[in-house]
Amino acid sequence: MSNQIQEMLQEHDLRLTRIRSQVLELFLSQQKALSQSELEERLGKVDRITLYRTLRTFEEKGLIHRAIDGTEKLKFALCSHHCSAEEHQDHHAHLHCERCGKTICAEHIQPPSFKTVEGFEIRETYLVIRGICAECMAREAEAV
Amino acid sequence: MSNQIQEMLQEHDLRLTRIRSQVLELFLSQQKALSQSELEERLGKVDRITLYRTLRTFEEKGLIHRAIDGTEKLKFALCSHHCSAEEHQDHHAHLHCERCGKTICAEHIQPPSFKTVEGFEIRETYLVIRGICAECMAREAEAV
DNA sequence: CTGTGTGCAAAGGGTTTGCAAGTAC
DNA sequence: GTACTTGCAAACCCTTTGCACACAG
Repeated sequence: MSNQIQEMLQEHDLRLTRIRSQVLELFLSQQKALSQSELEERLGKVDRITLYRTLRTFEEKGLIHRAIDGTEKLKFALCSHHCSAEEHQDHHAHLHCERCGKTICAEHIQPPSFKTVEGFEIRETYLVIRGICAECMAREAEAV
Repeated sequence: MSNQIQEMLQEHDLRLTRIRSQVLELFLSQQKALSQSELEERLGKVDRITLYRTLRTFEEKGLIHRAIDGTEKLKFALCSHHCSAEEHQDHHAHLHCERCGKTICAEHIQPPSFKTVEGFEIRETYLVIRGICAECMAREAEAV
């Protein structure tokens, strides 16, 4: 278990437990948004309920954020900057591949910002960019 | 039952049935995105299963589209232009109020368009604008 | 009359809650 | 030792599927 994981947990006032480090490790290695079911698959036999609670805790403490990708599945991605329990700073677009279903954060793409629209006082803006990822494009080109 | 509803159904090759006109009527009167559970509440006692199938059919035939608003709930909104079974034309932003939970279509706001990003071949772009609607703002101002 | 649509029953998932035992610090 | 975590059981949704009956055209 890496030092990085220990530090991440400490910084967010969380105890170091087996599940928590497993989950963080997976997020760090994958660099993409993961849903509950994807986590279950990849982690092997972990208690599903504990996983739900782990994800909720991580979200509350600012380690991960919800990655909206236009699918029904709720996915989470690692927070890259210094998000805290008080405020998330995940103002970036999400790229979703409609072939393989993966979702990644595009840190460098900011959603357009508005102050008011139709009487709405704007708080946040989400941008989801949907298409086909490079790997899937390559796979299809090959198949032809 | 209005003529408008009859026409809408006919145009999309759908038979006129009680549930279908009830659902359409509700969408027409509300002018906002509705989830399965909201529809159930407002329609009174309708068969839940039939409602699922009605919504799926409407989506397939191009009468309604999914309104992505960043919540876990799947919502649908009326298609305003001439969507068909072949292609949906709902390229507009969705406004979501985080107080009352309502979601409306902002037809005049287009998501930014990209061709390629990080190797992705872009197909569609979703824009969700989240904030507090005029009614909720007014209600809060009053309460103070 | 014919094919489509509806309604009920049952099954299948995913998610949450309560509580006792286990573990980090 | 104490408070936080975990793991199991059970309960609760929400959603889908199968099939017989009803109804629109």
